[in-house]
Amino acid sequence: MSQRKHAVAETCPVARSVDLVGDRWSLLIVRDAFDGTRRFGDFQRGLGVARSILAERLRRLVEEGILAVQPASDGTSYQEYVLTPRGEQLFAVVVALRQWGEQQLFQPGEARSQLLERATGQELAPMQPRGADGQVLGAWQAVVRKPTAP
Amino acid sequence: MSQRKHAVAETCPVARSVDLVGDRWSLLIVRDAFDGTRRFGDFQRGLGVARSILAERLRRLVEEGILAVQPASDGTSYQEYVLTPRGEQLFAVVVALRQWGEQQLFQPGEARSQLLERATGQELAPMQPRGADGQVLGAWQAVVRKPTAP
DNA sequence: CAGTATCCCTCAAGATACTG
DNA sequence: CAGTATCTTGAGGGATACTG
Repeated sequence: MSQRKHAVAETCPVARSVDLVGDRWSLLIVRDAFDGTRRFGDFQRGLGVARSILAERLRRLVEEGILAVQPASDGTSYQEYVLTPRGEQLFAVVVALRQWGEQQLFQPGEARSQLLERATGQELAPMQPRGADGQVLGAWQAVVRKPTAP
Repeated sequence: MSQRKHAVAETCPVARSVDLVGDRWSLLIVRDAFDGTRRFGDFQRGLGVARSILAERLRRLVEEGILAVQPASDGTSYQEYVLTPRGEQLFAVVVALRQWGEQQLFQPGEARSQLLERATGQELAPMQPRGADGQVLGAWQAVVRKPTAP
């Protein structure tokens, strides 16, 4: 997905975005990153994606400046993947997808992942996206509103 | 994309959304639909997608309740593809992708498609999404804000 | 013009085994 | 544990010809 470019991507920002994160896994990786996931194995288990695919996706997300690599916060010599500012800006996209999925693709009583439980109507329960330092970035809210006046 | 399901899609609304519209073309078709495109040939020329692919995507988007088929508004006996309410709710997703693309993937002076010219900073110029009847749906605005208080 | 029917081909995705 | 290396598969995608 992210390799072969749309012709329209020259001028259309939506197409250009889709070229970068419009594949099966990238946005789910980003979603988990917002959720605090940082390590290879946690992404892998959380998503159920093949290791080779995950490795390639992570590499590309780093290339694109969406994730960055850090030394592990615990003692180990491994790496951690954290959102860059550019990656953090994808929060709006993830929230919009989540909101749409919640409203349109779930039955009222149907089970959904915990983080979404508090969502009600158009107003969305704030997530707690975390920055590279592990700090909560702030209580973002994504609001899509339709003003009264047409 | 839309056929093979993520395992996580059982409970994660983001994954479920990605399963439906997370392929290379669906969101671009929806984007064009917001723009007023309704006819097969116009989608085809606008996107540069293969006819067979476009036909399949349109069919699936109709199946999923994102687009609906209408008799052509001019005299002809052909069909038109218009957004359903469910499809219209995808506006937030398209806007978020557009906003991210604009801010992160374009150089300051770089050319981008006309509809986006007025976008400034976090505040986004309203698009004019049109409903099935051709009426402008209203001056939607998508705002992503970061409140002052963490 | 609006699709459908074929054919072909690439590459994303998965499984598995291997290494530091 | 955190990846890399390899192999295989199949579906997504493109081109083109055909039809009402």
